[in-house]
Amino acid sequence: MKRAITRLESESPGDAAAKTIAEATYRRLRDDLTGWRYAPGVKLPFKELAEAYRVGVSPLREALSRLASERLVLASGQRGFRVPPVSADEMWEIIKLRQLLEREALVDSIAHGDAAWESEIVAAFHRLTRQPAGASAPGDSLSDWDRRHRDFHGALLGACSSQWLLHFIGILYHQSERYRRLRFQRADKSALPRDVDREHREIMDATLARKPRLAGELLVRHLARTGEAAAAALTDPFPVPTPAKRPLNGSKTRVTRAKR
Amino acid sequence: MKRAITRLESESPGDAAAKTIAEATYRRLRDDLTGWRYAPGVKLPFKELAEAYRVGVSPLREALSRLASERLVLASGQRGFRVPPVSADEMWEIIKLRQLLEREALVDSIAHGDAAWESEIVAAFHRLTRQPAGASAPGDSLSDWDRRHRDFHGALLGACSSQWLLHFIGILYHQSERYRRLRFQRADKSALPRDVDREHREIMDATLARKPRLAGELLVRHLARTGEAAAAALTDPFPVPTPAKRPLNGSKTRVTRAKR
DNA sequence: GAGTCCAGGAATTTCCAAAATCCAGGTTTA
DNA sequence: TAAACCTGGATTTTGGAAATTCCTGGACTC
Repeated sequence: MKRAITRLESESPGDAAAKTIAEATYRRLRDDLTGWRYAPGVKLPFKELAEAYRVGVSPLREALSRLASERLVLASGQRGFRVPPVSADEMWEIIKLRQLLEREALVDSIAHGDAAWESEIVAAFHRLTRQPAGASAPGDSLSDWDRRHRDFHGALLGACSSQWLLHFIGILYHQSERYRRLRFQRADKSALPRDVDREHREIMDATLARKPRLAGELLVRHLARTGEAAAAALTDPFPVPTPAKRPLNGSKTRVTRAKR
Repeated sequence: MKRAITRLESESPGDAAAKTIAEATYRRLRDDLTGWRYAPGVKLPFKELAEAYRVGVSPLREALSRLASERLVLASGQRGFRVPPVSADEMWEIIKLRQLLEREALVDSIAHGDAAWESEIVAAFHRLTRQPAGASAPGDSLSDWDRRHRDFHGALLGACSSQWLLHFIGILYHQSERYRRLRFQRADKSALPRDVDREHREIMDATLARKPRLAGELLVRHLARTGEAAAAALTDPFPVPTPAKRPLNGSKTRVTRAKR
């Protein structure tokens, strides 16, 4: 009998159990948005998206509407949907909120976690570190490492008793992913001198040792480093095509390319 | 030049600037949901809602979808939408999160607030206390006092610099309202011995005195009392028709009643 | 008698075309 | 010249009907 706990993402495998077209389109769009298939500021016209994803306007509209409620797209009046711009200020807003919420959730998770929760963390860490941090596969905008990374952070908080806390953390996680993956838009993938595996291991160790203070502090630092890395990518002029009046510069034609 | 700050609710008057039918339907449904026009657990069939609100299924579906993303309705697969059940556990989840987030936002608001922010708080408090806490008007499910109350709490946090924080607080506020207004479903409106105006005044005074610690603590206590009042209403058996297999007991027919 | 399977009916989801709205460009006017 | 005003085309939004899915009740089998 499993615990009635929602993970960061309910679907465990690739795209299991998308009961409805709107749901499937929502997930595809979400992954493509966080994976920078569309540049910030560009318009997302119904016609092009509908034929790109091979769906009608109704499920597409529902998908966009849901994404707007999570601020992964911007909905303006009767003027359609746009990709939100990026800004360092907003990025730090998101990081600071994640620090506040995820620390709280981790402390709660440590207080409530049982043996099954512990082994889930260990398993997720194992899967994460045994896999190279390869770039995204060309067909899929969400790489295996991204998935494992998400699952590891989800496992840490898996025993948190507050569904609402996890709900908000999930939304912020996707936002954060969007900024984190800005780096991979760059040609050179020179990482900051950072040992992510080690950071994850330290968080895991403190969590399993049931030291909420320490674990929370390590998690907060981990998130801060993530923010710094994203901030570095933000200062680079290349990947941020600050939307001029008409942002249809090359990247818009990519919208029309059918996803096969 | 006004500050670029989103209030708890962007629309200031009754229902100003609902650019689209979907938007207007979303707001009407939201107010009716928090105002207990529909009992917890009942199904919300498209056909009845469509003719009750005099809209087509497309905007209705979008409205319900948005409400589902804020958990004011529950969407299940291809089985339509339901009114979420109530539980004391979830209510305390919401209260505890509000305490965490609103304290943070109030501290930030105090740090950033200017003179215009101060006078907005004073004005909102004045409007709130000069009006009797009358019950909802029969035609409208959101009373004047509710609106003023919402505006006062929004004014307190009006100078908070984090849009995301305010966004989540807004969602939780509607959830909280749903539980708070459970009391008014009861026949007797015997209030707990509680001086709400005084609580509000103390919070305001500490805020304007720029005492973030004290103001935050008072706000946390205020929210705790709100939770206790709702918990009292939850224990009463009457207003919580625990949904049997088919919850079409009288309250369902009220769904069909056109809102005029 | 209990469980499984199958149809009919009801509800939701989706498609598609019509209506409403917005935007760009050109024309007129002060 | 610049601002305001139309007008045509493109885009979004909406209404309603088709398609798909789900639920209920009854018959059939073990």
